[in-house]
Amino acid sequence: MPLKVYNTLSGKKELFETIEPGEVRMYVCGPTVYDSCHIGHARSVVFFDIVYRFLSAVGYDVTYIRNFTDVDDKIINRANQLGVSSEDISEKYINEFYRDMDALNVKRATIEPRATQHIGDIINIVSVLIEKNMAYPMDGDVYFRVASFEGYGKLSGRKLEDMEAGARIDIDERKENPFDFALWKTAKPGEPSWDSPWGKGRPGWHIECSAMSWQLLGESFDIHGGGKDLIFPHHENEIAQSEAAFGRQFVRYWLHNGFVNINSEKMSKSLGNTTLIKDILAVHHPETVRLFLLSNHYRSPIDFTDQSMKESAGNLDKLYGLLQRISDTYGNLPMVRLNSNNMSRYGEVWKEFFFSMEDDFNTARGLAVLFEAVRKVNRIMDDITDETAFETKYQVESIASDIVKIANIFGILTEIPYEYFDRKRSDALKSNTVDPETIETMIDQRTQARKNKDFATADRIRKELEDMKITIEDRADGTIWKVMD
RNA sequence: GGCGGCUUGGCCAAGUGGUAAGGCGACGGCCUGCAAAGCCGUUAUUCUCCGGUUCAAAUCCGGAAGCCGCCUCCA
Repeated sequence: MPLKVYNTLSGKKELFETIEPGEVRMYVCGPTVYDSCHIGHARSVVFFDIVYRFLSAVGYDVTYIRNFTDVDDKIINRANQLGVSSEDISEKYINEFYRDMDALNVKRATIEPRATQHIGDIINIVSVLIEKNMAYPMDGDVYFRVASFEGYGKLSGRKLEDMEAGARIDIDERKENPFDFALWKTAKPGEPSWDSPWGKGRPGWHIECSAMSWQLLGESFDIHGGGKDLIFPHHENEIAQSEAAFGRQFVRYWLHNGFVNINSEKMSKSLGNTTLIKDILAVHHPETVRLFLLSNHYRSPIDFTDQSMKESAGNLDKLYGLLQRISDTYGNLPMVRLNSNNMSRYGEVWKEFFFSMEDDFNTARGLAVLFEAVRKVNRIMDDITDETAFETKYQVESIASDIVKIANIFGILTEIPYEYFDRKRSDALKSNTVDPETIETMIDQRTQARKNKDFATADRIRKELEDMKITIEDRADGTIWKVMD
C-alpha cells in the first residue's frame, strides 16, 4: 500500500510514511473570514476533504484540523468600513463558510479552531522565540528575526539575498531585516486586542497556524495543506516560527493545490471575475461542482467555464442514471459499508481506483476508473437474458458496490436517484413557463396515439414538447420526460 | 530581476522509459414504430519544436518557442 504524495518541500513525490504508524495528523489552512467563499476556496476545501476521506477509508486514524483565521487586518478593515465589530464580520463569514461547504458535502474536520481561541498559545510561542533571541519586540510589536533561522526559504525555494533585489516591500526602518515579519502587533484604538507581555495587541498573520497546530497536533505532524499561494510567505513563515521555537521538523509533507481560473483568466477582484460558491450553487448541483473540481489533478490549474460545468453536469446525470437503472432493475441499491482494513471485500474497480488515488491523489484518473466501471455495468445490463440473470445480478452488485465506495470518497451520489432527477426537473421547470400537468396530458395523448399506431400524431406531440424544451424517453414501464438543458 | 509550472486528438484531460486512460463532441452501427437513454465501432503511427542518452522516450538530459503562476492580500 505505497501511498505517494508530492511534497512541496522536496519538490518530489515521496513515499508517505506517518510519524505514528496508522495515524495521520493533518492541518489545512482555512479561510480568513472577511468575505464570501469563492470557487478557489471550494477547490482547496474539497480537495483536502477527499484526502481526509481517502486516508480514513484506507485505514488511517486521521486527526484533521482546519482553522478559521478570525483576527486579521482585512477583517478589521471590513468591520471599520461597515461600522460593526470584527466579531460580527468573522461570525457572518464563518456561517457562510459552513453554509457553502455543507452544501458541497464537505465533512467537518476533527477540530475547527479559531485563532482567537488560541491567543494564549500564540503568546507562549512568541515568548519562546524572544527567549531564543529569534524574535525581538519593538514598540509593542514583535518581529521574527528571519536571519536567525537558517532554513528560511526552504519551502518556497527562495534565498533572502535573491529576494531583496527586486522585492516590493514597504520599508519599515525599525525592522532589522525587511523580511522580518510581525508575530504580534500593538493594538490601535478600537481594534480587537489582548493583554500580552508587550502590551495590548493582537497576533500577526502567520503565528496563529503555528500555535493552533502545535496545540492540537503537536510540535511535529504529518501533513500541512493549503492553496499554492500560501507557500510564500505564509507557510514559509510558519516553518520558521515553529521550527525555531521547537527545534524540530515542523511538518513532513506539504501539499498545495493549484488555482481555479475563470474562462482561462486568473480569478481576481480587480478583474471582477471572483466567482462565489453560493452563486455557482444557485445554478449548479453541488455534486456537479465536486465532479468538476476532481476532473483535473489537484496541483494543476483548472478552468471554470460553462462548457466544463456542462460536462460535469452531464457526467453526474450519467452516474445517477446508472444508479437509477440498477434500482429500477433490482429494486434496491447495493448496501455498502465503508469499513476499511479489509481490502479483500473490495473489487477490481476499487483496486484500480485505489492505485490512482495512492499516486498523489490522482482524482482525474480515479474518475476515469469510475466511468469505465459505469460503462461496464451498463454493458452487462444491456446484455441480460433469462439464463444470465442470476449471474449478472451478482456482477452488477459487485461493481456497483465499488462505484458507491468510490463515490463516498469523492463525496458524490448522496441522493436517491429518483429524487435527484425529480429535483433536477423541478428546478429546471422554475425557469420554464410550461406546467407539468400540460406535459403529462400531452404525454398521455401521445401514449394513446402510439397504442393506436398513430405515429404521425405521436411524433407531432413529441415535436410540440421539444418546442417547449421538453424531451421524452419511452421506457419499458412508461414514458418519462425531462427539461432540456 | 529572482523562483516555479505548463504545452498530449476538434475541445477538456490522465499518463509511473516498453509502444497513448477517461469525458465531451463528431461520424457509423445495435436497440427503438421513430426517437431518447444505454451499448459497440471509428476519431493521436503520435505527445510544441530541435538535439542528446537508451535496445526502447510523451516520459530522462540540454537547448529554443509559446503560455501561465508566485515573489504584494489572496485557495
